Amino acid sequence: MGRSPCCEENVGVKKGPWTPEEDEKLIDYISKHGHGSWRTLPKRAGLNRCGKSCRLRWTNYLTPDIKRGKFSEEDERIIINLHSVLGNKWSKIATHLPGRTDNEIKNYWNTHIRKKLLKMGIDPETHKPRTDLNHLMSLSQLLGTSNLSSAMNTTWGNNPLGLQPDITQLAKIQLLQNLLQLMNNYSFVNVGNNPYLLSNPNLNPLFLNGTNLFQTNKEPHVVFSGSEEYANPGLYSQAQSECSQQDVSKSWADLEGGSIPQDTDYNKISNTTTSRENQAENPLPALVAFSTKMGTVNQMDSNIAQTSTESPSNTFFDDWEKLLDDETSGRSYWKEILDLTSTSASPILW
DNA sequence: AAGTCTTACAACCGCGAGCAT
DNA sequence: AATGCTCGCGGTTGTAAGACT
Repeated sequence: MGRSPCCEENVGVKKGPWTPEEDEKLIDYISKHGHGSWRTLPKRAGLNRCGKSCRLRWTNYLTPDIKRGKFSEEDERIIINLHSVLGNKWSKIATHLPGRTDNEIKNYWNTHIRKKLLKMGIDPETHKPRTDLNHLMSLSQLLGTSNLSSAMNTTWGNNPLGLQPDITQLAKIQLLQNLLQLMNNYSFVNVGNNPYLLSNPNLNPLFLNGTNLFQTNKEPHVVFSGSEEYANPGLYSQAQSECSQQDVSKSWADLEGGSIPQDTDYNKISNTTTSRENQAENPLPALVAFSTKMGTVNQMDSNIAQTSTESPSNTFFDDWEKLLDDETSGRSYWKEILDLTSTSASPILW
């Protein structure tokens, strides 16, 4: 086992960008003889490169049927769909996009889609609403600003910020959704240490209107408006079957109707490593790393949950208090948000 | 025009699976 | 079963090109 000595042997081999001459040599050789053993190919083809570099250059750039150029919206949708099911299995995703390489898809994800999702308030890792406090605070500020604006200008047409009513409503719903997600995730980690959160209605907006929304057992997830997101059964089931582990089917089953068992041993969860692995072992909704002023923490980290006496949790509650100060200062949009969600279902969220 | 920052993407690195011996 | 090797994968880095100041 262990690492291949391939490149270590070849001290002095060229690295970095390929020249057109090198490309030509490689194409010429492979078209005549096939690649055979990549390890020995450079010597046979007269290239001062390691076999690995040749393979990469061929598969990612020189293969004849490779499709270059911009990804279409359809491509993008497929990638997002498959990523939600397969995670960072770029090579698996690439098999559904003929002519596209795993490397290209990976790059496209990291440079375009990831940012797009983040802008939309969606965690690109979990495909669920973001729960980081910065995002919540910015939504909160947006709402605060819009409320202030509407107080100053009774008609939206005069709104100096150009905020439209539907955008504001959307932001409200998203804020609520993010909070639900945050509370859902946070509760089983820290509530034990912070009974204050759940017992204090002022700090727990989910108790507003006498309704404990925390009892919801339906994990919020995102459905992209106007797309077949999560709604392409053929593609989904195919991708799902490709995903070797039990994680996806389990987490999907949980998403689609699972409830939170009362006797879950959360200590077990802290031994897992990634959010997707967590999903596999954990019947709870997917876990999202979120950032606080103290930095990014993993919500599943029981060390934080059980040993941390100040910091992430304190900061968290500080932020919460700040966020909820608006309630006491007369800007009661929590109630508005809840009223809104009880009277209308958003076509975009849930 | 020059310097700095950001973005996009090609290429590299290291790990692990799988196969052969 | 143990070992060595090849290949493929996913994460990361380097750098050219474009945008911005």
